[in-house]
Amino acid sequence: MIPDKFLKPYNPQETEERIYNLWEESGFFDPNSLPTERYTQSTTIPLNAKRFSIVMPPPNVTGVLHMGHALMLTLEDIMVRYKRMRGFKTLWLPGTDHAAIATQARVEKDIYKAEKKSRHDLGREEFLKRVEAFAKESHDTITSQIRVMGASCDWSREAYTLDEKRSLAVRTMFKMMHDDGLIYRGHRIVNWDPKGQTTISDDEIVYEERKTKLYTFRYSKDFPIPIATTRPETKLGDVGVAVHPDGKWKQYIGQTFEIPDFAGISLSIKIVGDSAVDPEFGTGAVGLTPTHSFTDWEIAGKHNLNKELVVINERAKMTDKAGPHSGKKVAEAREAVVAWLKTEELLEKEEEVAHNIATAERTGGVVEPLPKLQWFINVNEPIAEREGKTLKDLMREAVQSGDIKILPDHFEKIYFHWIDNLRDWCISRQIWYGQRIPVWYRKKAKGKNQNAKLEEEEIYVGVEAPEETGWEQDPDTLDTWFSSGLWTFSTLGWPEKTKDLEMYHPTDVLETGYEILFFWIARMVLMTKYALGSVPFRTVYLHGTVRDGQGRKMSKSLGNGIDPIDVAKKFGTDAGRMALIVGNTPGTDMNISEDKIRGYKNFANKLWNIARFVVENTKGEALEEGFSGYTERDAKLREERHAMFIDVTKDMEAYRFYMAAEKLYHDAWHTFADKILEESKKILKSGTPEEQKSRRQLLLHTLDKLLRALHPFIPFVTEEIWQLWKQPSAKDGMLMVAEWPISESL
RNA sequence: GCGCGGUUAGCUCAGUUGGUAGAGCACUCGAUUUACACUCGAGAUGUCGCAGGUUCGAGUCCUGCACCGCGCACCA
Repeated sequence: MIPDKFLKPYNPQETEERIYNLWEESGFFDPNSLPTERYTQSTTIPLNAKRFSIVMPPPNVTGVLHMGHALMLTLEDIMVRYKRMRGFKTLWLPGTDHAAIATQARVEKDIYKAEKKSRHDLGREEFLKRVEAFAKESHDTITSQIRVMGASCDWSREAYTLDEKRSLAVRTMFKMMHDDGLIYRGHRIVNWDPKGQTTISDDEIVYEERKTKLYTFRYSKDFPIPIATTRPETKLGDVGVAVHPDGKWKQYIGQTFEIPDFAGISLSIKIVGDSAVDPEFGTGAVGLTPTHSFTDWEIAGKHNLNKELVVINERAKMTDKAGPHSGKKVAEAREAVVAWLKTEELLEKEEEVAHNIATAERTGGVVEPLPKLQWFINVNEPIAEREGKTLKDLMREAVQSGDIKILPDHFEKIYFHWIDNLRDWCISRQIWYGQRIPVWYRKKAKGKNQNAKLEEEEIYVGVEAPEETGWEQDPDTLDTWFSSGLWTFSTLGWPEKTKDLEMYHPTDVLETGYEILFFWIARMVLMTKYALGSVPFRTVYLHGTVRDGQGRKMSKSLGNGIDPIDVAKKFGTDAGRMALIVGNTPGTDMNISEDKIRGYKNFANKLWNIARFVVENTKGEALEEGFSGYTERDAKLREERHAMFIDVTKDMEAYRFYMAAEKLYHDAWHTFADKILEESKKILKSGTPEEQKSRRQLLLHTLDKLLRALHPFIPFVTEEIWQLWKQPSAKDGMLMVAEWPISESL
C-alpha cells in the first residue's frame, strides 16, 4: 500500500537524475510534443494564442557552470514550468556561446602553460582546432550540468553561436547592415589591447584606479603655456595645444610654435581654441596627441591637425617616429622623456594623483588608444527602411514605448543613459576564434598601367564567398556580441522564415544578470528592431550577483565559491533552487550559504513526509473531483488554501517568485503540516465517518494542489512524490504537464 | 561631476497600492519513540541610518544630510 520508499528519508541523489531522464524521454520539453488535448488546440499561428517562449542566455564555453548560471536556470525553469502547467505551449530554447575573446584567451593561456607556445607558433588552423576541441569538451560539461539543474529546456532545438545556422544568420545580418550603410570600414582611433593583440569595444573596458604621476611641463623654454600630462611619452606625438576660446590663453590661438628639439625630435605645435577644454581645470590647456587619445583625436579633427603622427605601436612600444626613443617600451620612454625634461629644466611640477586607467576586461592588458582601420556599426545613421530612425532611436523607443519592460524598472534609466553616451560600435577583432568577417578583398591594377604601385583594392561583401579567384577574406573576426545580438531569432531559424520564428518570436522573457544589460540586451534590441522591426522580448528580468554568506563575490582566490554541482550532490538540486529563489528580488545581489541550502533540503524531506502521512492515512482512497461532503471546518481550510494559491498565482504573474516560494514554503510546512496534519490525527482516530471522509478528501486535495504549485520551484521531489503516489499509467500523467492548482486567469 | 540602489531583529534579507513590524539561520526553555531529529511546541530580540515635512495615521510618500555599494562620464 505505502511505497517502501516513503519509509526512508527523501534521497535526492537517488532521485534527481532518474526523474530528469523521465522528463527528457517524455518529449514534453519540445512544445510540439506536448499532449495534444491540452496544448495544441488553442495554439495556432499567428501567435495571439497561448504560447510562451524563452531563449536561454547561452553560457560561455569557457569552463563550467557557476552559481550565477544556477540562478538563471532556476528562474527561467520556474517561469517555463509555470507557464507549461498553465497550458501554454512553452518553448525554452537552450544553447551555448563561443565567447570569442574569452575562449581564445583561455585556450591561449592553457597552451602557453603546457607547451610555452603562442597561437602564432601553432598557426591559425592548428590553433582553431585546439580551441574547438576545448569548446566541445566545455560544451558537453555545461549541457550535462544544465540537466543537473533540472532545466526543462528543449534540447532538440539546441543552438551554438558559432554553428552553421547561426553563422549564416551572422553573415546575412552583416551584409544587410552593410548594404544599408550601417556597417562601415573606417580609420579611427580604437581601444587596442596590447596583451590580447586586438581591438575591443568601449564596453569591454574596465577602469582601475591607480596612483600615477601628473607632470606639468613646457615643450621648450619659450613656450608660453604649461601643459599637464600623466603620459609624457605620448607628448612625442603632440601636434597642438587646445585652450578654451575665451580662456586666459586665448591670445595665442592660431599661432604655431616650432620646437626644434623635444626629447630628441622636432615638434610643430599649433594652438587651437576649443570649448571642450575646461579653462578652470589644470593649466587650462591640453596638449593634443591625436593618435593616442580619443578626445584629442576629435579635437584634432575639428581643427585639421595632423592625425598621422603615431608614436606607439600595437606592442605598446615606441615607433620610429619617436626618434631616439624608437623601440622602447612606453614605460621606458616615459622615464626618458621625464629625465630629459628635468635636465632641460622644463618640468615645472610633479604630483601624485589617483588616475583611472583603462584595462581590457578579458586579458587585463592596459588599453592603448590607437588609430586603426576597423569595421564599425554606425549608431547615428538614419535608416530609410525604419522611417529615418537611427539604431540609437530604435533602441531607445523599444523601452520608451513600453514594448519592452525592464525589471526592476530603475534599470531603464541606466539603459537610456548608456544609449545617450553610445559611440559607434567597433565590431572587428584581431582574434581567430569567432565569426569571420564576410568581406573579401582583391588587388586590381588601376587602368592600363601595369605598375604594381598603382593597384587599388576591390571589396566584396557577401553572405557567401565570391566565386572568382584572387579574393582574400578579411582575417578579422566579429565581436562575440554581434552574434549574441541575433540570439532570439537566429535560434529560431532566421534568416529563413520558419514556423518557429512565426510562433515563438518575439520571445516573452529575457532573464539574465544586470551586468550584461549593455553588452547583450541593448545589442539584441538593436539587431532585432533593425532586422525584424520587432522587439526581441517583452520583459527583461534582471537578476543580481550571487555572493557568499558574507556578501563577498565568489572567487577562486578567496576560495569562497559554492559549486552548484556540489550543492546538487550534497543537498539536492531542489534545495539549491529554493535557496536561490527565496528572498531574492530582481536586480539585487543575494547571498547564499550552505546553511541556507541545508534549510531547504529539510523542506524537501518535510514535503516527503507530508506525502507519506497523507498516503498512509487515506489508505488508497482516491481524490474525488467535485466532492461536496466537506465539513464546515474542512471547507474553510480548503477555501484558505484556494485563496493562498490565487495569491501565489498573482505573485507568479508579477515575477515575484521570491514571494510565491516563501508563501508556499510557509503554507506547506507551518499550516498544512504543523496545523492541518496534526489536527487530522484526532479526527481520523475519533471523528464521525463523515468527518473522517471529509478530512481524507481534504488531505488528498491539499497535497495534490501543493505538489502542483511547488513543482516549478522544486521539480524533482514533487514529481517523485507524484509518481509514487499517483502512479500514472501514461506519461501524460506526469506532474510536469499537470494543471496549475487554479485555473482562473489573473 | 551626473545618475542609480541600499541602510529594518545577533547574521542574511523580505515587507506589492501608507493602516498597531516579518521570514530563515542563530539563541533560550521545553517535548517526544507510529509522517518527519532532515522533528515538534513555547519564547526573547528592532526609537525600520539621521533630521525635517505631508497625513487621522509613514518602514512605506516628499525634502535635506550621512555612510555603504554600483553605473556612466571626466581623467589635461
